[in-house]
Amino acid sequence: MEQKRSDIIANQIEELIFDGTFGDEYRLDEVQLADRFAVSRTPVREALLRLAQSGLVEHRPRRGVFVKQPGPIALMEMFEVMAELEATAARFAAHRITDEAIGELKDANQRCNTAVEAQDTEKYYRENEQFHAILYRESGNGFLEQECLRLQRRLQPFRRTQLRLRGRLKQSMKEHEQIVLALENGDAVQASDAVRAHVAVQGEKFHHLMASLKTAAA
Amino acid sequence: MEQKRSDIIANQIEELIFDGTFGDEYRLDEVQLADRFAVSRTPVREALLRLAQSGLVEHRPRRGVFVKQPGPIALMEMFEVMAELEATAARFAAHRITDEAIGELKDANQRCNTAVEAQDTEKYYRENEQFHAILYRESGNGFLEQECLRLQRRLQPFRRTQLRLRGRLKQSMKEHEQIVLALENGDAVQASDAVRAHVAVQGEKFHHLMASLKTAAA
DNA sequence: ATTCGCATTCTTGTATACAAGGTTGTTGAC
DNA sequence: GTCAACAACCTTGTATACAAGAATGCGAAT
Repeated sequence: MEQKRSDIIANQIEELIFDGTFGDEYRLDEVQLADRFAVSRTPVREALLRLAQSGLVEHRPRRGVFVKQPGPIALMEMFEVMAELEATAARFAAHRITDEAIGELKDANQRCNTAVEAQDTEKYYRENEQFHAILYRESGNGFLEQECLRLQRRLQPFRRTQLRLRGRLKQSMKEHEQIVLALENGDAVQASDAVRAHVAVQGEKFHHLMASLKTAAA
Repeated sequence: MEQKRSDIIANQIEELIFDGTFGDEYRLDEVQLADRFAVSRTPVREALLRLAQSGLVEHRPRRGVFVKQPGPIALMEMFEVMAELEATAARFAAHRITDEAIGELKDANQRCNTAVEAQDTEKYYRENEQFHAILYRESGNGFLEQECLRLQRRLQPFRRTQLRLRGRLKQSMKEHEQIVLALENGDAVQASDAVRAHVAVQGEKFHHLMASLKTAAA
């Protein structure tokens, strides 16, 4: 067995929360989930514990665990922190990055570009993630890298939504190129600022998107 | 019951790891721990899962869980990230902080001072933590606050060691005052820089301490 | 004597049984 | 008709039983 069943289950439940099958405040019933995944309550409980730790669900003692979708404020806060973490990674990377890694970034960017032209948002999304992952790695700080990846994963579904906005992809590509340029020049301040803006704008776009949905619904 | 037994056990095990009872690479036997805490394996397993999530122990499938003390490099990396997170909190706080909170910081500082003069390192330690906690809160970003508290908690035992260095306490106090001053002036850059330096120096001091211990042992 | 193979044993991972607290619905009194 | 108290049920939390993989030790063969 490559991994425990509870890990697999945790990922599956995560997916179900992300895609909206389990909405906000939905109570995750242990026996129901155990039934769904054809296992006993034990691995389900372990999975739920993991999700509670990562903040995706809330654990109310003797009551159960409930889906805790972040509200617009929490989301903005998370994007704000993400922007700062990535900006830090970029600042560190500006001093430490190798020519080879610059090449990797350019390659990833290239793949992003082809995805944009093929209108393959799914592919763009993956390659975009890859681009950022390289940046984290090149910060030269393994702990920072892990923290960035963790938060990236957490924000994944919301970033996804936001990318569908018209014209955002092309703009995003330009920003990537600016980031690479700053890194190439070893300009820590510019790299940092470019990355911060690039990430922060996603939070803002998301916010606008939410607001427009809200007014449309009202 | 105010909290689950697994939570209590997790904290106890954490404590035992922090105070060195369980050294690096020590295997945490489930039945042994269950015996020690007079419970069944179930809550112990849940506690170990939590510790694995927080990175304090490593979980090797079908092998067991092992204490994973961070090495000097990992520790430096963590302090580096902590410095950046706190610097960010300070930058945000410089714009958002209230007069009342400034007063709270000054009070906390005052209590630190009395602790220093009473040579009560334990008290100094607690009050120092409080000072930083106020800073996190005043960032106005709840998510950032939580992340800071999490990392603060993780680095707690190492910070503690470092504070014992001669003259560090007085120096640390001066830095606190500079931080408050910068915040009072609403100077985001200076507040941010002061906090970054204040935290980063802890990592460096710790590094020196480790190095001296190493050469002494050799 | 050393090493390979097999079997025993020990530990983790999962399922089930039991305990304890929480929820809900019904019944009776006002 | 409404509200409160009680009881039955349901869910979580914990303990124990069972299954399966990994470590270990013994023995045989080279």
